[in-house]
Amino acid sequence: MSAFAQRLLAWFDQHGRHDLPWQHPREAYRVWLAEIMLQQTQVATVIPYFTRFIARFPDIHALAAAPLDDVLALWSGLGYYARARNLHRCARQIVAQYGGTFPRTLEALMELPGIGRSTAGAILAQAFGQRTPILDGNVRRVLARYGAVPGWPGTPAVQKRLWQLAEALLPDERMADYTQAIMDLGATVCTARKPACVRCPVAPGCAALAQNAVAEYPHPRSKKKRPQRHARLLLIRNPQGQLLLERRAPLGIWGGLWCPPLLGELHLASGTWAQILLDTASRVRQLPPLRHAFTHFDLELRPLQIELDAMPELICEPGQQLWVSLSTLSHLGLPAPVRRLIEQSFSLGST
DNA sequence: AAGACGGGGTG
DNA sequence: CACCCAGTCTT
Repeated sequence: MSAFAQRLLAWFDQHGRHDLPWQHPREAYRVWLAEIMLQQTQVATVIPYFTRFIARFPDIHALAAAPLDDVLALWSGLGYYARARNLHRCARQIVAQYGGTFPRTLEALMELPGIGRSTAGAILAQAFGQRTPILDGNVRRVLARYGAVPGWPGTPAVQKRLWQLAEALLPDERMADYTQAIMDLGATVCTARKPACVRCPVAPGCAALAQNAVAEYPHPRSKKKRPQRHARLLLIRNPQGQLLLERRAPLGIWGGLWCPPLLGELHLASGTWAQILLDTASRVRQLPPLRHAFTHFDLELRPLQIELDAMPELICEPGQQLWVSLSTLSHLGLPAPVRRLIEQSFSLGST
């Protein structure tokens, strides 16, 4: 067994995290759900979502039987909604194809929607104790430093080196603990900024530390500036004070979520109809704009509040548009910034 | 090989 | 504000 793995396991027993909700019990369904939630999302954010999910969907059969809308509603606020759609598809596929039991090979797991190599490795190691590496953001950073691996980890060549290193350092036993340990090390000691090398159990073998160049690894991605985009957000209310929502297309930004009609960028199918409605409306009020940052562009939402004197005819297919009272908003899957803007706009009796 | 895909945390 | 985070999928 590598000295790296030995030192890491000994450190984990003393300083690792042993109380995360998905560790008790450490079974495939819970490990899988946690791994999907933890993609690009931090532990502290995930925990309350994980707890709510398990309470609502205690096993994979419950999840597979649920409507996608219920899953999206519980996911609202976590972002990357393709994860929730894949999660739901994956649950149904595991039930249909494997009778609700997770497959135990890397190849079979990676066939499933939303499960890539790292998530498949995490499930095999944590739930089944198999000797399979993972490579998430924390592990990438730990290994890039430990092996002084040059280059930006986003490139295939660097990825390949890191996977090889991850494989080479695996222990002969205790795979579940080891997998948790290397993530804990990245999260609490080998952090992105101000790493605590004095507390690091594997400092004796760390190549970057030996070069006194820990901060040089991993090499950051080349930076590029984000384009600015903007859109009208139409907060349309009928005479009963209900708000009009429309289901967004399944793919793309906020895919499958409910959202008031948008004009301009990110527009919905009803764009033309909404434009006409806007042109003929009499009571229109501008609300303060909201800025929202995505990974790849900045979005400014410019809300208009529109109070209708009569019910208009809706133009979309049934089930794609919805009048909702403000009090039932919380049960629907809306983008978090949009939800906040609506609550803010209507909270102080500003009708 | 590069881009799409959210939202929250941190210094 | 800039950067980071328990990645995967598509083109």
